[in-house]
Amino acid sequence: MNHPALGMCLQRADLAKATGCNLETIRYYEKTGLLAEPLRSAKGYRLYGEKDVRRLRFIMRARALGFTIEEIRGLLTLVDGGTQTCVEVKARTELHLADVRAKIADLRRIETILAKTAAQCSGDAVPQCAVLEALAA
Amino acid sequence: MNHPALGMCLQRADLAKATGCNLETIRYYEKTGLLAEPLRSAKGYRLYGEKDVRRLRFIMRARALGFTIEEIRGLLTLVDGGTQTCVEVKARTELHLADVRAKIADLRRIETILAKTAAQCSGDAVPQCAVLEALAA
DNA sequence: TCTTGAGTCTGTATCTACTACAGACCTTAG
DNA sequence: CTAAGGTCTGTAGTAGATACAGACTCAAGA
Repeated sequence: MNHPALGMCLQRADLAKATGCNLETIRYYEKTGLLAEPLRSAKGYRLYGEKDVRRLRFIMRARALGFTIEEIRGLLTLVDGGTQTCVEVKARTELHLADVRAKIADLRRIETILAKTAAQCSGDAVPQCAVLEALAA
Repeated sequence: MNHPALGMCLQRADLAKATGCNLETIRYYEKTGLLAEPLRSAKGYRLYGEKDVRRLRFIMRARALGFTIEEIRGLLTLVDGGTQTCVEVKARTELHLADVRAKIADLRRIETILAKTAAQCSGDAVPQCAVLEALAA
């Protein structure tokens, strides 16, 4: 049975499969307000349509790019409000970009240290270990 | 008052200050078993010494390098056991290094996408936005 | 028609790594 | 002696999910 407002009718598991999202995560996004309360069948089953698939994909993609739930909420209200001034979105993206770059820089430092200490480690069954000494220092 | 087994006597706040660790985090590390139960004063106050400072520094340094609590527990049992075969430690470090490198690669991809989409964004007060479109796609 | 297995519902617990707070005690300076 | 601050304990909260229990529903096969 298809619902007039939905075009197609997906249950929760169908939406999960269509997007690759975890089943329970859908309910979680609903609880936190990223996804609106969906239509329900007579017996209370959640019913989703095309729009929900697109919205959930948007959320998942943004999460994969490291946006937090709150940042995504912000982006979505811009979308929902229709007042996509682009200026705002661009500003937020660039803020987030700076964040990502800082994280990369951090990890690079870590990588260098780990690689260096691991290289100094003989790998023999010796009571001294360069890694442990580096951590203790 | 100094305790014979300690050399010097630090209370919790002193240990926090000496290491830069958050006050409550010390208790957390104790609860999770990374730090042993410390000596206590007559009235039940925790008393720490040089060894505790060193151990906590080790933990903090490892955390800063992205080791999880469980990984650190593993490193510490190697240390505590005295059976620092080095082989083991080296293997764990290299495993962790691979992990860090994977994270860097992920973030690099994210960086590229964010930078590209932000650049495509006009920044004008226009209803279309390259970032939002990229996320929706 | 009955049954059985799978899907769905809700609420709640779990996870990591902390951080924060309440309320009771203790210590120390003025 | 009092007041401010430190310490103690247990517990709750954070992000971002994930998992599970127990009740309900649905569809297919015997």
